[in-house]
Amino acid sequence: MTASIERAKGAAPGSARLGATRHQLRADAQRNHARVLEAARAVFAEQGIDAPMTLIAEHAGVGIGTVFRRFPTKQDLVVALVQQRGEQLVEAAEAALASDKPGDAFRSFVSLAAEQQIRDRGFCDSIGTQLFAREDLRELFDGVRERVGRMLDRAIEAREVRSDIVAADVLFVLHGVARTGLMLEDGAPGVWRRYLGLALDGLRPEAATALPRKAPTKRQVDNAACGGG
Amino acid sequence: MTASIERAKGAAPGSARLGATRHQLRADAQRNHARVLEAARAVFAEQGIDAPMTLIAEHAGVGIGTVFRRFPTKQDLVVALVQQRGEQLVEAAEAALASDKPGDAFRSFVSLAAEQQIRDRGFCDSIGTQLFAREDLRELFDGVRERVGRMLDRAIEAREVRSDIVAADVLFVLHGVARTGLMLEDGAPGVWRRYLGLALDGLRPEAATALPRKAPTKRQVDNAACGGG
DNA sequence: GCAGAAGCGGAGCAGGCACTCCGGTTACAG
DNA sequence: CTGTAACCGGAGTGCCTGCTCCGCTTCTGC
Repeated sequence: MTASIERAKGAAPGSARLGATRHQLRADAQRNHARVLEAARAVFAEQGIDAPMTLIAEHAGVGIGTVFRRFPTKQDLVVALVQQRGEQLVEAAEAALASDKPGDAFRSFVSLAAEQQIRDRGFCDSIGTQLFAREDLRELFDGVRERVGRMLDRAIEAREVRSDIVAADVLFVLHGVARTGLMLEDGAPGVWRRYLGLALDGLRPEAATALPRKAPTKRQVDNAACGGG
Repeated sequence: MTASIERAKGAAPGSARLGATRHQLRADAQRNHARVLEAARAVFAEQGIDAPMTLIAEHAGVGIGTVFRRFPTKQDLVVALVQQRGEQLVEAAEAALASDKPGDAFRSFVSLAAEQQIRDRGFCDSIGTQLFAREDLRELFDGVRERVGRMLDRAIEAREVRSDIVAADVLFVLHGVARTGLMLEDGAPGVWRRYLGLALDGLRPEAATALPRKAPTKRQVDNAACGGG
């Protein structure tokens, strides 16, 4: 269940090597690790998270055994990919926070985040799986949310965004847009931008109407992202 | 593949039946048909469309063989359920069209439609499957869309809704809200209303911003609902 | 009450999946 | 070059699906 991705090769077999330091992967193993990641990225992005592992092995030009040696579980592989995406998000958020036009920065961050999910079906699928239960990912997710929160504060202060929403709201709305966008993407590429536009207009202060419910608490959000279903 | 769901209740039981028409189901078969539908409704609503057929049989108190005799395919069973939901939608739309407050009527219709998906996970799952490729469902879907279109026209004329959206937009936004809402529903029941509120505010004229893309064409919508993925 | 048709149930089938296991191969230290 | 630990590949396993098949049971018209 909680298999660690990295090869925790334990105490060195015959030699007097220190048990503490894990030694480096062999060259071919390193190559394969990279190949698998790359292939998984491509396959999951196009086919979604339900793509079979054999397909990834095939795409990477290695045997399935090799895939599972590098990533003991399908989930481990997915987590590795989601982690990359998360880091990209943090980076983008950081850039948005550096801008001096809070409204525009906010909107283009959101747009970028949506596009990320549109272009990577697997990433979109991953959200809402019990995936974020894992400590490592939860931490990353919190980082994103915290930055979005700051981004939001600035945009609200600039009267570019309604004042009754929180960071989690943005992420949820985002995911909703991506989900619907993906339904249409094959037949009408780019229409997701239309729905993102509608969603963003809903976040503007001009049309703001009292929301019927309070924002979900952090625990509720975590439980959701982590999925109980 | 194209099995008819309804139990062609034909001529009166005891009477002289024509050889051509298929006669009525036996009493126990009718009972089981109803039981299966009921069970499927309940199971799919709670667990989503991926719930195994055996579970439905169990829940209905019949063998799997019986389930598959009534509904030769899992998809047939799902279609039967979706059809019911569609008819409910048409009904609700009709009621909304009869109201003399176009804005309120529109919003409460949308709210009802969202709730329908929230309360029936299976129905929500069904949308975006290639399900709507089937003629029978497509027709029903068109009926819903046409009514939503009229509803929309009235609301737009009353300046309660922005003028640059079409019926399909509403349905897509709706589904997006439902999808996100379902993620949270277990941990924070009812929060979907918050996101529906945000979405509805995005449809108001006050904050309307030029949308970056044209609305999807009918063909594109059908292809989407019908699913290419 | 009595055929016999209609219906029932659930063992079994086929297929797809994540994951394992082990004989053979390869990289690399000495 | 050589020994060996690390690594590779892919046939195989176990599990879970949707769906079928057929001997048995139940309803129903006469």
